[in-house]
Amino acid sequence: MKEVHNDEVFSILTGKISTAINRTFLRAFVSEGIEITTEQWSVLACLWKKDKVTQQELCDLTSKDKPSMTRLIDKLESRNLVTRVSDHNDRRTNLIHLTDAGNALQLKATEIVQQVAAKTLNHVTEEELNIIRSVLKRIMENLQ
Amino acid sequence: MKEVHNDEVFSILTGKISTAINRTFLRAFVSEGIEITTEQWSVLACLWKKDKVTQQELCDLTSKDKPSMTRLIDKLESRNLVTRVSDHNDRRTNLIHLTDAGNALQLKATEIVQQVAAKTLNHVTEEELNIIRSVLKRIMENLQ
DNA sequence: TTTGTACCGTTGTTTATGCAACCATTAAAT
DNA sequence: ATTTAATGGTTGCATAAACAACGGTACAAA
Repeated sequence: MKEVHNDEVFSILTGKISTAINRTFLRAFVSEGIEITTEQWSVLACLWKKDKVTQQELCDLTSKDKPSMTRLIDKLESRNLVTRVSDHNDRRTNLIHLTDAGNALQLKATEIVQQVAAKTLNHVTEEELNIIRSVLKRIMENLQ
Repeated sequence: MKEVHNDEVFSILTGKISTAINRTFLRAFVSEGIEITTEQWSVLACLWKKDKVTQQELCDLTSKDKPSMTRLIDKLESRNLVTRVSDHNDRRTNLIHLTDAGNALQLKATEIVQQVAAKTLNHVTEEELNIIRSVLKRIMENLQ
């Protein structure tokens, strides 16, 4: 069995890295006057790619559970960035629609994300990134 | 500027990986009858290495802020796993002491963590792990 | 000695996760 | 056709993070 040493790999387990990244993103959004959290951004990012999807689809795309999604969309709706539209074909489902305000955020938010990501990945080579992509994929499979 | 593609690397940014890992740890602890969260474990793990340290030291070790640590220690104290002992030399600080119950958890908890970590890192080579260690270190530096 | 400053820890507020339990609607089974 | 599942979404409760603001203690400078 592979032994986990108390080093940087532990930082993944303890969430040290992800909370640090999360913090950095949040501060970047705030300092640029965009009043959304990283989690809200992750939902918006899905919608910018494909609008008018069900909450369940957003759950699958973001790996969040249904209650989390309900509340995230509550917040997004209260900020007038999305609206819930009941599906006429299946009245159990809501289709989440971006509002004009929600669409308007895309350009600036994407720019900020690119900047923070670039800063975060400074001095990391494309080759290393590819290895990380591959390993993270395996990790996600291991966690199924 | 390095472009961030919407792929596995994004999963770090959105916290997808870390919440999945976190979930897995929590379930493992619960299913083994250990009633602590991953975050509480991360504090205990520090104390198992070095006992009787200040809250601030625990903050630095875990990269959590002071309010988070106050509340984590509140929980650990209410579960009788640690106690706050006021430092006689400097009455501003608490020294956090493991209780017998807190010490008793070490063996089993460590075993569970090793098991989950091994499952998580299945099919990941030692060489890849070294690259990840190195990259994560750089990422943490970039985030300072 | 008093004032200023730095440090340690706590509390309040908002946001988010996990899980269980629930309601409404649809689809399947008999 | 009625009962039984399965699915989509919501609510309740416990836990945790970020940030701001606060009180208490220590120490240095005036």
